[in-house]
Amino acid sequence: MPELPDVQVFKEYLDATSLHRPVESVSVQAERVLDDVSPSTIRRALRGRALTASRRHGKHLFARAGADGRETNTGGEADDSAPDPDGPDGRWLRLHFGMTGTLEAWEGEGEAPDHTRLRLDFADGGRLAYTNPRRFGEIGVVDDPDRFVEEQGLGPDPWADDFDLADFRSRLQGRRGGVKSTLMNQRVLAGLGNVYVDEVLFQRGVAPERAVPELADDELEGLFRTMKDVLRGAVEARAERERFPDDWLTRDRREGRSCPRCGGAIGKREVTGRATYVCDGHQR
DNA sequence: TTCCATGTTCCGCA
DNA sequence: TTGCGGAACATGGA
Repeated sequence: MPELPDVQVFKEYLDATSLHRPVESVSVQAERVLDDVSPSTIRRALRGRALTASRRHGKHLFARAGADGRETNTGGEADDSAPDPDGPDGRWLRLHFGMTGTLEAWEGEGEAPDHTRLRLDFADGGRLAYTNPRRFGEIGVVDDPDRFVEEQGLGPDPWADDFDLADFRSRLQGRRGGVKSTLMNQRVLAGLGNVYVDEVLFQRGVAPERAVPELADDELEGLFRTMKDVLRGAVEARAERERFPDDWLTRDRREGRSCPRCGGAIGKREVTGRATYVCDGHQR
């Protein structure tokens, strides 16, 4: 379920398992799952280097292929050094997880998981696999994540500490569409997907079809606060639904279930082409 | 067997 | 330019 919280968890997982370990070999078992780069470009960018830092923007995860294993991971959005693909900083591996992508690390001789599309074997015996059964994801290589974000026209990442209410308001300013489809639009905000946008609207009591221009100021502020809370709570729960609080929609996202907030019935309907779970008892 | 799914993109039409 | 419906992509699970 790779939306912003899931990818943030992948980032933390990559940081914990795979940084600063020299890459000995790279195997790419995918055509469709690649961006516009060849497997040899990916191998060349990674082999003989180490993943030295990671970043995330929206649903995209970037891992820098640095010259050695001792560079400090900068974490958030702060890394802005000039890109030099052949220099010590190297290029960045870019992973998009589509609907079913994930990361899996292991040690030693074990077999790679099913549907592995990219596998890194570290010189010290560590392994990292990017898996994706449905091949909707992308594996790419970029020189500069900031430039990639700009070229893709991605909106700001709402997880960032400096993404505030004023930013949220200005991103929604002038939007005429429904609130659900707008919040899911990666050019408006980068990171919310179908599951978490439903969660935010559910918790805040806002119906998904509501048009953005008719939302009152206090409703926008409420959505902003709830969005921040949902993202934080989901990451704290490692994006595992069964660890979510009992009164979250996503804990048991199922039609006909009784609403944990108001006792109404959870309904399911299509909103701008996406399956949408909603409680009409308290979402207005 | 049929339907559905967490994502993105492209086309056609307002 | 924006927004929406629909289709397409690929594959496993219910």
